[in-house]
Amino acid sequence: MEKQTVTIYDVAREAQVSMATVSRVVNGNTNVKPSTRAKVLDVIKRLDYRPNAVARGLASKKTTTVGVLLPDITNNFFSSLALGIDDIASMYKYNIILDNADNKKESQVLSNILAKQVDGVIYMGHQLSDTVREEINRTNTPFVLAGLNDDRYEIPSVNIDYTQAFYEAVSGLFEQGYQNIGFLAAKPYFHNNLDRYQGYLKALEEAGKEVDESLLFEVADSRFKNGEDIAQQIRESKADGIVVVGDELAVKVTNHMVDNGVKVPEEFAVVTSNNTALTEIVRPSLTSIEPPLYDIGAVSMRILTKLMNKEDEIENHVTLPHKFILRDSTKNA
Amino acid sequence: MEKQTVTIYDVAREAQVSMATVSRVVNGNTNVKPSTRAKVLDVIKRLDYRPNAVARGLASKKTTTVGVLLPDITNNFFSSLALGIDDIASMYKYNIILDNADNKKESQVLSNILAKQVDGVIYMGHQLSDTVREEINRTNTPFVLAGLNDDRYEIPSVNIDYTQAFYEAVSGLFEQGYQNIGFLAAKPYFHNNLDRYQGYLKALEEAGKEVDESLLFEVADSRFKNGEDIAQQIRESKADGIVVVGDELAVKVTNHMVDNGVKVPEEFAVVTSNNTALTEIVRPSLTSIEPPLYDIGAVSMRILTKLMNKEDEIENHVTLPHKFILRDSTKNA
DNA sequence: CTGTTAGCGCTTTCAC
DNA sequence: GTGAAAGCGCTAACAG
Repeated sequence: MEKQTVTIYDVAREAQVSMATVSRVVNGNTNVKPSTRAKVLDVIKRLDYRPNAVARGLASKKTTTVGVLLPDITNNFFSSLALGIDDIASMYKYNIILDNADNKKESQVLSNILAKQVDGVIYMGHQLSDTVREEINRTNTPFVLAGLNDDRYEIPSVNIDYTQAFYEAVSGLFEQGYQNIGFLAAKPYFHNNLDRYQGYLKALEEAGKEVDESLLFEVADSRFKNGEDIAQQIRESKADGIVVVGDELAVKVTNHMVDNGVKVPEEFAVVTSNNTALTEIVRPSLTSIEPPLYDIGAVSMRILTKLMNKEDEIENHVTLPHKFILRDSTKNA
Repeated sequence: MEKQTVTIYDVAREAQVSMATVSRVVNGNTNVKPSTRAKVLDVIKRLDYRPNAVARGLASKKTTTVGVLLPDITNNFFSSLALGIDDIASMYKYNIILDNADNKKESQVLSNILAKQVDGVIYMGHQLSDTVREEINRTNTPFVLAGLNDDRYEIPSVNIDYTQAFYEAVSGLFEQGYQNIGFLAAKPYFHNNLDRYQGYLKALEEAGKEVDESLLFEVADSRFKNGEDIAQQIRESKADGIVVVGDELAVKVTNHMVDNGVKVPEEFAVVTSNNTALTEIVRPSLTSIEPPLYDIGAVSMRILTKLMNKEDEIENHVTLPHKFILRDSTKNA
């Protein structure tokens, strides 16, 4: 028995109509007499006919498939975005080709996904490299960046105002009486994706403070496992509070403090940035910026659908509102 | 400018060979004179030719794409499996069509993914419904279940020995002196996916205890959010320890106990089942069964590649070894 | 409202 | 070692 035995031709023959008519019925074209439509539908069901999406894609030059690239599917930040993307995608009948691009050559992955003739792609990551930007500009396939800014303002993207959010976070800590607020992030947030860091700087400036290099903590990778050593550095620094890019990292720092007898929030404050479920799991629970993760994904996908349909008046750069959730890792006075 | 302007035909003309030769070069066929190969390769690079995977799929009846179905991408258990799947898939040059099947009609999703002509699919979930089993049996597309057992032993699957793992977990608690061990799980684990529960029963039997209905706690859904109310029920029951299917649930219970003054592990023990990162985040950290999540995904994908290649001697039902990680939520005496 | 006819871009015999 | 030609299963004009 062969895979995909029954084709549109079989249905046509069986229903005594042309392939074109079957195609019309399958595609919901209205110009079909109800009675013949019924006849065709009946045969389709009887033969268990399932249109071959590959053939359809070749003929129509549309695959109803979008590529989704992310660096780490096990990171809740990205998987939350992905959930929003997936929901909207399936609402619009698109499938998702998922690529966990971590450790692989991104341009290779991109090229591969474009070869699959996806109708569009959503890109997530900690930064936008030049090679990726070039690929994006070279192709006609629409792209949307989810949770990542294009500082040149060329590629459509959906984000919150990270600068403002971090400004608020740091200012808030100063108001609560903390004096030496550190900034902890993975490398890209110090070198390629600066909006969060700029919010930190802005708050310092407003508080009349100088940037203190010893309060800047950089890790290679935001994964949970890399947090332990940096946590110790932080504890041994003069910081009495920290804002962190990435909840896993923030959790690691918090646990390290508590495990070593540092009182949070009395002696040390932690503010994190993504409000994933982790923030409510740790004790003390973590005060956090709340970006609408699911919505960022959902809106990105929505914009992509518009781009793919070549609609006019597409809002290319969306900034979604964020909130700030006070929990037990700050004094909140 | 059109999407995908340059075709195999353009390359053929430019290199003054036939399409067939270009095809051979692209596909690494050895029967090509080195000099013409070089010439073709050169043109390919110059024209930036990228083979159209859709056309290729139609002609060859292979898409080098596999479907991956899971109920919740933000659940670390599933995303860990997915990571293993993705790694092996890309190692074998397969792409993944990801479908978060939660809340959608599964057979619909399945049908849709089969229409895309995937070469195989990996199915994850809390249970295997009859409709899904029927679809699987009806198609010729190979399936592998990852982290899910087929109790009829028909569909290939990769798992650990859940019965044994839970037996060990519960026995261990009895040995440590706990008396009334509860079992907490989402509904399917009481009705459709019984191997874990059977391990619990076996330990009870061996300890000469009767099943006590008041120690069986069932929730509709294993997501974190559903844990609070059940946690309270558990605290008010006579249980002095519990084994939990799902780390998010276990965390919720643990936090509830601690937040309400119950001492863990002195007065109450918790053992969880997936050893995701959460287990190390909570305080106290959680003793857990350790299924090799990444490997379950990886092995599933590996088996699927064999199935897709119609290899012989495929091990259809793999049981991977598990470990048991002692942490601070049990006495470990 | 329905049928005919070209392709979509590639793989794959089959010859030479 | 290379080319010609026939599809893969479907969509999309174009007729009628």
